Amino acid sequence: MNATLQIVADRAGVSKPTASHILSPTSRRAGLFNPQTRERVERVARELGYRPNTAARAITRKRFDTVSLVLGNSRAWSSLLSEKLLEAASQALAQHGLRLNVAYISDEKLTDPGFVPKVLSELCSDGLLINYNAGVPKRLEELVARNRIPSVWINSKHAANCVYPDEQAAACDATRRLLALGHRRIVFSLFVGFDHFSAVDRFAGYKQAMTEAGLEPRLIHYQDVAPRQVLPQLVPMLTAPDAPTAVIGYNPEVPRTYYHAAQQAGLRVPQDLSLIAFCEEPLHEIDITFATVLIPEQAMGIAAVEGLLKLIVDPTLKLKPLALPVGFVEGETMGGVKK
Amino acid sequence: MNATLQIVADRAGVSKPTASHILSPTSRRAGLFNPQTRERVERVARELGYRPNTAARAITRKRFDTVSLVLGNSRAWSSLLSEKLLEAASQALAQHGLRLNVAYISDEKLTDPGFVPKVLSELCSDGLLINYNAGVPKRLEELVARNRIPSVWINSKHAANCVYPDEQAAACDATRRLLALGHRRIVFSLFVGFDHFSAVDRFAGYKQAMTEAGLEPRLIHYQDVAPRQVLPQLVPMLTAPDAPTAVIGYNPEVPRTYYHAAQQAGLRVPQDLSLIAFCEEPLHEIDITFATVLIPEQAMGIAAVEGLLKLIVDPTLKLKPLALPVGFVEGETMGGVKK
DNA sequence: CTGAAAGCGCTAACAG
DNA sequence: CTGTTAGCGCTTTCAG
Repeated sequence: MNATLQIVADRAGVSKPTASHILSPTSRRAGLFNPQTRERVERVARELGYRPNTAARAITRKRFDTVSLVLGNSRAWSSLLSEKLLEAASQALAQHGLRLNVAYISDEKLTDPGFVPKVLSELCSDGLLINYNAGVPKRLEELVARNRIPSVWINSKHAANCVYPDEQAAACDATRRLLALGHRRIVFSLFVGFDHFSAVDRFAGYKQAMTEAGLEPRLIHYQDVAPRQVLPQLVPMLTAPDAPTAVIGYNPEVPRTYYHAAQQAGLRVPQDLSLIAFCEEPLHEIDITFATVLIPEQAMGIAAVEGLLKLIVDPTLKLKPLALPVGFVEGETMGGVKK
Repeated sequence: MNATLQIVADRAGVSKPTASHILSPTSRRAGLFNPQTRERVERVARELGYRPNTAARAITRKRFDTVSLVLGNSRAWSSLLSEKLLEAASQALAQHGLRLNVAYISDEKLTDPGFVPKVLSELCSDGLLINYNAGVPKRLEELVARNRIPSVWINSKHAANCVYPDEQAAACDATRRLLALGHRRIVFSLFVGFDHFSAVDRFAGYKQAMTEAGLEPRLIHYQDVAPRQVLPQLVPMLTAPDAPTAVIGYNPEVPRTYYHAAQQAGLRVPQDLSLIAFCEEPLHEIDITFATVLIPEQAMGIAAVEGLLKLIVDPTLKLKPLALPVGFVEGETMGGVKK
């Protein structure tokens, strides 16, 4: 059996509350008390290997000191949990003495109107970080709203209490960089659907910059086709008279595929073709590092936690949607356009 | 304020214990009680949006229904947390009504002999899944042993209570497959150190199969050199008279690099060079899928949870180290050797 | 089959 | 500065 506060208090010859106050760093009375008493209690606690019971603490303090990270289990999107985000969120919470627990919700079950995921049907955390990247089920939104638990949506857009990268500004900025280098035939390309807001926003940012420059936006879109199937179609396209001189790829596999296609077409990167990627870290192949728009997974985790902590203090708050600034690295795939 | 069991009981005209038994699926008396009482209680609970307080439950049941996944924060290795493993562990636990919380431990702090990570200094979970892949700090082992909390080590070898892929058997099997195809000049290659047991074991398995076949093992080892730097050295090597006809790569970047090198050397894969990768899913480049030894991250998560659940029931158990069988997919990089 | 009583380990409020 | 008292919400004996 584990030493309880009672035992520590008895052995140290003080009362339970005294021991509690001395051993709880969060207590308002921390720093008070006679140094001798203090030291005695601490010594006894150490000797007995006293470990505070977080459940007992939770019940009296009326908070769990825990936040749940809510995730979907759908194969297609679950991989969108970045470990950087997980770690950043976990550590940001730890700094405030909170723990992080992860709760996967089965997408199939969620369609059943009678089903309520455990993380919502039980009282077990003070707030939710919801990482449903694409296709947030309407039902989940309802459930969360009804539950009234402080929640921050990560990487998806809502009326309030959400955090996401400023995809549009990022894409606009990337496009402008290409324009500044003299590019005119700049293309935006993706091989998946426009399911996620990031696809919509990246394209919008690109369009905005193009329009500002008086140029026609151009989209090369293959819906859910494997890069390998796309490849042979890209090669002739890249050697056509009106071939793009620069490509902004929605996700890592797009610029990778264009890079391969360029090689097959006998084009040099970046001399003949510039490429820009979106990725959480500088994207690279064995022999080249891509110009990359850096999705701030870490910053997103931290910002989400900061917002959530505010909401936990005051659940009536409505946090303004937070669009995070996005980084950029030049890499080796940005070149000036030839006359 | 949230509805408590008391309130539900009052409103349903029953006592607290009755309501408790009816609403706790884990209660021994579940399934008993007058159907009318039962239904009334359940209806009231639903109407009031009753949610059991897991902390209160934890305190009386003397278990937290929570398991902590312990991770290191060192940049080099933290990425070794596979999301598959996380999800598998989380869902396996959920099936038994347990939650998963993640606890990152700062490597730097861990060297301080006075420091005890919170997950160990507080009572907050029933068991630990420890995912320190490489260089498990001795101090962590001590702390865990002293703490006496049920723990399973994931992806590292210990005297007991650990789960890891059977790397040696996997590498041996992969080598035999190449031998069966007629290969003789088979090489094992890695670009990092032998820090992790998987490097040692994969090499050992390879050596075993080679020795069995009466062949000399051959290691191509670049310690902590970027693939890009290795590339130019590989090209002449692959065209030398005694060039390998097959390469087993320690981790994904190795076969990728050899594939590039082969292309630069004008060799065809798999006709001139066969490649085998180790990866948690079939490894592929844009234009090719590699023969891959599949690290069973998911199975490992599930097995770890199964073991841990046993330890939670009986903490005195010493589970035999569990080496998990490893899968294999042929891909497009396995070819017979030419005469 | 149901309820009364006790208590899990801790903290907050108040009194000394 | 320290101790007394009272409970948090739930489950578990144990009587009825």
